[in-house]
Amino acid sequence: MTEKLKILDKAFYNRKNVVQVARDLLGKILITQLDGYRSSGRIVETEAYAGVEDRASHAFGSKRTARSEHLYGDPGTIYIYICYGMHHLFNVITNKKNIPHGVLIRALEPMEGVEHMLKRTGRLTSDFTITKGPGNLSRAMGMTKLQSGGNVFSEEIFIADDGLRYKKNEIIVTKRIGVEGAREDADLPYRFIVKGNPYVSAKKS
DNA sequence: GAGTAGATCCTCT
DNA sequence: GAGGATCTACTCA
Repeated sequence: MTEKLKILDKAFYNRKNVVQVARDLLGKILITQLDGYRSSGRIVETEAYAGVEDRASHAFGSKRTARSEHLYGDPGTIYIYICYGMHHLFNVITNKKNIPHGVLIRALEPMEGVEHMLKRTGRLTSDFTITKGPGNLSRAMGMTKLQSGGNVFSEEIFIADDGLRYKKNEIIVTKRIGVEGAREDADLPYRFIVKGNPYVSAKKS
């Protein structure tokens, strides 16, 4: 599965429209080389977080804290934080430095290194849940907050393009998940999923 | 199958 | 001291 991989450059992330970047990330390949193992997967679900104007974002209202500091980094910066005490959520920063836009990667379709994902997650067999949901995919790829503050142009973690493009009718736009507390912004159509992909996280229980 | 609670800990108030 | 960009397992129907 190692076709011609082109690593996405800074210009890809350095765009004003974080929603557009989130959409463009669908079909790209996230590769990690951590613990000496290489794992990769195709991105099939993303969410955009539009910075200071977005109630669901940690940077809403220009809030700037030690935790959200990485949100304000250069385009391509990695922002990982722990949610509910046990889940690591993986974000890529977009737009210019000091503009806290980010894209949350919510689901991957595993490609390489599935056996290492299984080992990391303590599973015996691979199924559709191994990289479904932001908490699961971070664990499967071996990403922790140790990687937060790095960038997606490094040896350890990077995102590449193998030329695959989803057509417009293969992508579904919905509102985001798990951000009910964001009030009216919870209804924004900032979530992108690949139609019919079994690794996409479930709608809502 | 749907709904609910518990796990678990870092961060901000 | 409360709560969170979640996930899983268990209950009940």
